[in-house]
Amino acid sequence: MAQRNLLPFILLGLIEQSPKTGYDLKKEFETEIGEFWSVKHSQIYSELKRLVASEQIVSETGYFGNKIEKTYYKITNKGKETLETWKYSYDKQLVVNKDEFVLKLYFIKDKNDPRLKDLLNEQLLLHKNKLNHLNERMKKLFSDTKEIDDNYGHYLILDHAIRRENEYASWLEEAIGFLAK
Amino acid sequence: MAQRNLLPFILLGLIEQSPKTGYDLKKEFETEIGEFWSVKHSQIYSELKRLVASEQIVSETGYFGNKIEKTYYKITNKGKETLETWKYSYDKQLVVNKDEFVLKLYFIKDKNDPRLKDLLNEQLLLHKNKLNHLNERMKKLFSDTKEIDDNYGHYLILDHAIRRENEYASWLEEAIGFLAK
DNA sequence: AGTCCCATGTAATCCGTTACATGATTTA
DNA sequence: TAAATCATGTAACGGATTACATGGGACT
Repeated sequence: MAQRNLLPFILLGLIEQSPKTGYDLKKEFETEIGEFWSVKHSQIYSELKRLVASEQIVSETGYFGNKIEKTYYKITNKGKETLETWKYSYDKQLVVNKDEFVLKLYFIKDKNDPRLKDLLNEQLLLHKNKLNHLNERMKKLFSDTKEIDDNYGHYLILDHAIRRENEYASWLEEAIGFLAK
Repeated sequence: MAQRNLLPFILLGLIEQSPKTGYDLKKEFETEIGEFWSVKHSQIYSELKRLVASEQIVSETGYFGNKIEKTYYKITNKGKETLETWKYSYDKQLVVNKDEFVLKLYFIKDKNDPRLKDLLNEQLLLHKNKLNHLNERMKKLFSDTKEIDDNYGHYLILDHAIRRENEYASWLEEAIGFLAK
C-alpha cells in the first residue's frame, strides 16, 4: 500500500446517502466533502469499478428520464457493513501532518531576513480567506440548530476547521508582531 | 507529479547545515525533522542519487577515520540556489488537510450513538499524548532564549504544533462534554 | 457556431510504502 | 554469540496527479 486508501469508504459513505453517478460524486468533492478531502475524477471512476467488483456497490446504467445515459451506483449490504465497521474503528496512531509552509520555516534561521515577514504575511492572507469561507459555510449549513442535531459529525468537523484556521491566523499574527518590534 | 515532491528541498536543507550521509539523514527523520515530516530510507537514498545527477549535491565515499565505508553528501552552489529560491517562494493556495478521523465524523449523523463518545475519547488520548511530547520538545530545545533567536523558524513551528494540538484536544473535550449532557 | 458543462473513461508518470537484500560493527 | 544498530541499496506495488480522449446537451 502506498498510502492507506480511504477513497472506498468515502464513496460508500456518499453513495449510502443516496444512489449517485460518478459525476455526482465528482461534484461533491468540489463542494461539500471537498472542504475535507480532495480527489480527481479519474480516481473516482476506477475506484467505483473496484467497488463493483468487490460487491460493495451495484451499478445501473440507463436513461433515467434524461437524454444522457448515466450509471447510478447503489450500496449493497456488504458495502454497508464495510462502511459501518470503518466508521467506528479506532486509529492506532496519529500521522505526521505535512505542511509545506511549516517545512520552509524549519530551515529559516535568520529572523531578521525581511523576506520572512513577507512569507508570514502572505500565508496569513491565505488562512484569513479560508477562515472567512469556513464561517460562511457554517452560517449556511448550521444556522438552524436542527441541522446540527441531524448532521452532528459534519457540524463538529466544520467547527474544528474554523478553530484550526483561527489558530493558524493568530499564530502568524503573533509571529509577525514579534518581528515588527 | 503524483504529489509535489518536497523531499529534494528537505535533503538540501539538511545537507546545507553540514555534510551528511544517507544514514545521517534517515536519523534526522526519526528525531528532529521527524516531528514535521516522514519519509522512508528507500526514498532518501534514491533521491540523493537524483540530486547528485542534477548537480545539487556532490558525494564523497571513503573511510573517514571509521572502519565502515560511508558516503557523504555536500551541497553545491547550484543546490544552495535551489534551496534559497524554494525557501522564499510563495504558496499560491492551501492544500486540503487530509485527516482520517475528520473524515469519519463527516459520515456520522447520529450524535446519540454510544460509539461516537468512545471514538472521541480515543482520539483525545492520542492528541493529549502528542501534546505532552511536543511540550517536552519545546522545553528541551528552547528553554534558552538564545536558541529561539538562532533557530527562529524551528521555534515558530514547534509553537504552532503545540497550539494546534491544544486546539484539537479542547475541541474534542467540548464535543465530549456536549454529548455527556 | 462556439463555449461551457455534463458524463465517463484510459494511459502515463511519479510519489510513497513495503518487502527484499546484504554485510559490517557494536553491545549485552 | 546473539541481537541491535550501522550503512546502503533495489524491486514490487499501489496511490495520486496529469494528460489524453470522446461525445452529447444547453446556452449565447
